[in-house]
Amino acid sequence: MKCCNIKVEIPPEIEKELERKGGLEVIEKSIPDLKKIEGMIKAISDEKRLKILYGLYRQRMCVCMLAKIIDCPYSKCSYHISILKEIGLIDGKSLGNYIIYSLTPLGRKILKVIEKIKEMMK
Amino acid sequence: MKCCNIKVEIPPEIEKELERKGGLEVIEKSIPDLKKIEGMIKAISDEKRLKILYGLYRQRMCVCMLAKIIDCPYSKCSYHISILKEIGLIDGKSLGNYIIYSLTPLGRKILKVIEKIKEMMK
DNA sequence: GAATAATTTCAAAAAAATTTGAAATAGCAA
DNA sequence: TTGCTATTTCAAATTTTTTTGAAATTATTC
Repeated sequence: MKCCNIKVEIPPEIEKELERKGGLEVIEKSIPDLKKIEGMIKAISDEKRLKILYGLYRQRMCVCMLAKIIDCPYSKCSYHISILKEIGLIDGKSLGNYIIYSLTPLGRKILKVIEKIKEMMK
Repeated sequence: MKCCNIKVEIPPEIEKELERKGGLEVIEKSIPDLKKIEGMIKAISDEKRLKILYGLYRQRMCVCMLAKIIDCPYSKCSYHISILKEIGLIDGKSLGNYIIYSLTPLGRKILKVIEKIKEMMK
């Protein structure tokens, strides 16, 4: 059994099921491209970034408030902000010397989904 | 402005909004514990693991089939399988020499959520 | 029980993500 | 202009995750 230049040996029971579906190749082809969604899920796969999203759900905030919420230095906070901004979950607008971050509509939708997952896991 | 032993300076406009909500501390406390969900999201934050989930949605499979689908050696495939199993998205049962993996009910639900996110991102 | 096949485990190597602190930017105010 | 504040950027250090290939495990067959 070699892999990557690939030969697949399957138990007959499964083989039958598989044939009914047109074989493994058909299944392989049915799997959509997942690169983009991988990026989104990665962006929300960090506790600090989740905290930022939850915080912004309650209140738009400047960086120093977010830094307080995730209890870390500015540069670190900024790093996490940039990831969320990049993927379109939050955006910021200048207010004098400050930059005020808010959830985007997409950010709000994603937060609902996150809540849903939380429910599922109970 | 120091951080981590923290002093927060806020624009007055935001300060007002914040006070109406009871201050930053109240918001902080409203943020739920996110460790557990972070684990779940991390588990699905990888393209190979997403492929495994999508593949198993169509057909239960042994490791060699999954290895073909994500095009990698057994040991690597096994590593990703173990992460999905650990968090309860898939499980495996022995069939002779083989181990046949399937989605759990939770796995199926999560896959629906992933599809939903995909829709959102279009 | 030896030989074989499917899968997992392990430890080391490699790659990716995060953290750090210092320096750069940009806006405001005197 | 100068100085101050909020924020970002950068490169280096650290940590976490993933990959690798070899060895161990488990079940099956002869």
